[in-house]
Amino acid sequence: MELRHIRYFLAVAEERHFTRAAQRLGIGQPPLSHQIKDLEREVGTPLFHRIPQGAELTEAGRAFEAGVRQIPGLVGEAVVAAQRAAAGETGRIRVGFTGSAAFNPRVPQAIRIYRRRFPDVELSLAEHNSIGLVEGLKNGSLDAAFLRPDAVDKQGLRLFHLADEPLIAALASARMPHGEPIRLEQLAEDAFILTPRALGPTLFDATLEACRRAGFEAILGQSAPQVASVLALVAAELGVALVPESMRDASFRGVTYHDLTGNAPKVALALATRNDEQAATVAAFVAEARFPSEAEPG
Amino acid sequence: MELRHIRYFLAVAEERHFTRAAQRLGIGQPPLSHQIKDLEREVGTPLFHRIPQGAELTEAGRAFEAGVRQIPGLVGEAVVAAQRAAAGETGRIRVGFTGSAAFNPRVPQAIRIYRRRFPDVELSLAEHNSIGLVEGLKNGSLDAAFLRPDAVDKQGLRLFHLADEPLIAALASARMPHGEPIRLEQLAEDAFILTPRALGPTLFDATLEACRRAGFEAILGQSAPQVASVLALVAAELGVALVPESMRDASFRGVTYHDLTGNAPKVALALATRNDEQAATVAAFVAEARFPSEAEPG
DNA sequence: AATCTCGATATGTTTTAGGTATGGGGCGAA
DNA sequence: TTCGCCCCATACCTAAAACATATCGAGATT
Repeated sequence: MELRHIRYFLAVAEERHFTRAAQRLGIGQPPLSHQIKDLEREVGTPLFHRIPQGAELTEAGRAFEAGVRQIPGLVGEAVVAAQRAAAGETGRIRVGFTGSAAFNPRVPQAIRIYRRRFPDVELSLAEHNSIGLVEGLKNGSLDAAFLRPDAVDKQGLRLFHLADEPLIAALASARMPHGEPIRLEQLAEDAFILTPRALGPTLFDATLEACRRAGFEAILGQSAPQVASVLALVAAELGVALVPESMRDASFRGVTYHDLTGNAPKVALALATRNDEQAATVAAFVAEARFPSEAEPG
Repeated sequence: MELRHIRYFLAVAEERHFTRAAQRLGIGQPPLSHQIKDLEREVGTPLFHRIPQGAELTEAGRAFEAGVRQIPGLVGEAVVAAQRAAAGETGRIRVGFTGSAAFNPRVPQAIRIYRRRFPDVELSLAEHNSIGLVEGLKNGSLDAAFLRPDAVDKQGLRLFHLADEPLIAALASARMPHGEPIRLEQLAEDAFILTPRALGPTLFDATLEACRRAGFEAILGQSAPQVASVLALVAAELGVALVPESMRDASFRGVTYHDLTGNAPKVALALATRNDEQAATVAAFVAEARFPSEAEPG
């Protein structure tokens, strides 16, 4: 049995007339009669009473109709669902981000607007360090990741550059007035709080390189796994830290931020995907992150 | 799109492998690839990622699968439903009966056993006079009817003879000892309670003919629309009545039944259907009424 | 580097859907 | 009652398409 038989059967059942049903189907009456007969042979029983005025359903025909009536609609819905999924309007996307990337306003904004434009896409978020993000992309547990790209393994990944952020100094509040710029050399005697290089090499390398360019070798203090804990250690006066500028929006009790004078070191913010990524959901997400749409409603 | 495309798609989706799916489907791999490609062209998007190990669903493919997975099962169920309906195991049957026929034990027994054997057939019952039953059969509002056939219009109907019942006399209790036989001539001076001939001619004609054969012309008393009301009038001592023997099982306060001596008049009990009836439910019902199955369980 | 696996492509054959012409039965009008 | 119309079934033919066989090419594995 094929969908054709079902469509033809339903047409005859509705028209109660072979000739009219054939016209509606755009075929001749003889092939329609033939197909219905094939169907009846396969089901094993007549589905129509042929009467002089046309045809009417047998009891078996009524039972069959009740069973197959919805099928053409189901097929159509399945096609539409597939097309919507292909257009990235349904499905899912798993997005990762590093602790520091989450504070750049472009990251939450991209997520917010994407969810608004594609409300039927199931979006899940996960915070990891850079190494974990790259691993997640490669093993398929993540589809896209906001990260600091400079020092990660780019093999098999596609990186979309989103922003360059100057680093700023995070000091314990007692050190100097809030907001006042600072020269990096002033921190030559301070311990630097850093995340372990194995977890997130970019900020680690950028900090040491900046100090080197300022004429001194940074003193390494405590290490902390995430940006938030770095700031906690700074607040506890265990040392100082260089953080991306966007961290300024996240005020942290006991920590003051200070621009670095001179040409401040910069770290990049990028969005990474697998370079063989094909999902339309991911493509749409990348597009939104790279080229934010005009404005958010409301 | 045809069911073939859906079946092939589901096979590949399940096997994640074109060649294995083709083997399972009993066709070659090239035509399977071709059909899947046709389907993808019609849907407008790829449904599988071709990978060196076989194939895996795209997001669109997953959405499509969710929509069509149930369809082959639905088709199978529809076929089974049609076959069951053709076998008379589902559907409906509308059975009518006259007031007097309902008291013959074969009638309720046939209905009871039929319902037990075909519990999924919707059976509706309606009591009418003979004229109403015949009209119901002819206009399609009834499928079968238990009635007294002798004097009805048999045009377009098929009658199955079930029983010949002797008539017995129904008298007011005061008249004579319960159960004692009576000669019809003893009722020559009594008024006969009858249903109007226009509603049920058989018992009417049988009664008058019996009296005529016994040598007198029956005196017509009150008329009553149904057997039960006839007995009520008898109990009220407004006259006597001849009723089918099976009425004896329905004792009625104030009425005694008496066999008629000599060769008692008889009325037939029959089951009527349209003579162009084709429904399997009706055929099964007729079979059960004509040839009762062995015994009722329990 | 060689081989193996797996899907895609090319080509021919066979099945089958659909078109055209015609037959046959039943109903209604004359 | 007969003629004519309506409707589905049958017969036959054509054209499309499903499937088989043979082969290719890409990618992975050894």
